[in-house]
Amino acid sequence: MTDSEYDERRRSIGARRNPEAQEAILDAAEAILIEDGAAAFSIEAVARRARAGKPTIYRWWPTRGTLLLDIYHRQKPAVIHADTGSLEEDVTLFIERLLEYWKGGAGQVFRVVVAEAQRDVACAEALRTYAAGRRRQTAAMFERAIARGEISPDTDSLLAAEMLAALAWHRLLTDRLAIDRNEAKTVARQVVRGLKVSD
Amino acid sequence: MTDSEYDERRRSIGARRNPEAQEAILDAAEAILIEDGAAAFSIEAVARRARAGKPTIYRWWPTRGTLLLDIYHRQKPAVIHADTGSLEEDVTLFIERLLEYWKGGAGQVFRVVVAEAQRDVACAEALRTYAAGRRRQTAAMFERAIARGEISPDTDSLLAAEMLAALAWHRLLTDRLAIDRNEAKTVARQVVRGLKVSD
DNA sequence: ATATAACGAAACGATCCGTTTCGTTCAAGT
DNA sequence: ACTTGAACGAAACGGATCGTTTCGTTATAT
Repeated sequence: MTDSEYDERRRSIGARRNPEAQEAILDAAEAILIEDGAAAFSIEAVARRARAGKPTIYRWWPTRGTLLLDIYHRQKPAVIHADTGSLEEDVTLFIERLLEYWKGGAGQVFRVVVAEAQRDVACAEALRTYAAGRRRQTAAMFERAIARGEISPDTDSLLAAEMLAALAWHRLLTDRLAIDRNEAKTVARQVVRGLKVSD
Repeated sequence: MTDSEYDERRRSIGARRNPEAQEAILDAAEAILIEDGAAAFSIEAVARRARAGKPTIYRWWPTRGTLLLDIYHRQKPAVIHADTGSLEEDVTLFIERLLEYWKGGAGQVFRVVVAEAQRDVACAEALRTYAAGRRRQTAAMFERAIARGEISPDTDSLLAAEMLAALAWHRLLTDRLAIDRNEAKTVARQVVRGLKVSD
């Protein structure tokens, strides 16, 4: 839930009091996911840990998916995208930083979001929208390289960005987040060389 | 469950009668997944539809994950890997065929397997092993291209194979299996060009 | 001070979990 | 052909979670 959505919902319900209950719930939900794992995540467990009532949770998050997405959004996003002037270096850093970021709690949360999206269409739609936004950010990396004349101007930057993200998802979902700099460099070299102006 | 594992389990239990009950359960489970979706998939629902007792199901599949993997394994695997003599064409066909294959039931099942693997470590391990095997098959495509001198001999063929599979997973998990030949070709061109011998 | 509405707590019927019990039904061994 | 044994279907078990409803309580806005 974004800030504006939050305010809008708060207004529409006419919530007068909502001080830190919201945050306590998110704190509890996040802690359960990270400490006890996805299998232990239930609305009842969250309510117990947050000392909140279930109706309060359901008032603000109608489905599991919305709560999970809120937890993920609340994670402090790491600085993922670099702008070093070299696409190959940018891509290397992107892969390294994303996997590193996912090692710390956020990955655990995101895994569950992806899993939930496979059985909740609303969650799937929200995830698709979120992923598309991130893809545009990553694509900007390639756009800059095009502007620099580093790669071919007819590059499908969104597709290139998706291939990077897809690799990261695949590592996350198969629990293989560890990556050394050499492997990240290999990925970057291979992807970037495929886009170079060929003449 | 593989055939040998099946026989082994059958022997170890001393099953005398087990004719088509097994298949009826798998049929029912598959039908529920495909017709009613992942949210409707429960052992009770499978037992009801198969007119089987829950203990029978639990006897053969101790966890949801093992049952789900059996269902996926039972799907007739499409002919995915081609050997046209051109790596770019092989890769194009691989992407096209895999996404096409996943459109028909198998994808729905595989999505649930991946989701289940996020909360069941045994299922995760089985999926990792299965995926690694498929990856080796796909890597053979690149090995052939190396043998033909089509791409650089120091190519990391397993990594290249994983990037293709990762893209397919990403499409599957975000419910975007539709792909036209042009897009598949773009993927193939980009990947293959990145591996070409550079001189 | 009073009205208002979110809140926590508890209980609801429902579903599913994984297991246990029990009578039945086949297929093997004698 | 008869007996034995084991898998089977059906039913019920206690437990957990679902999403909802009810009911005092509590804090805030007027």
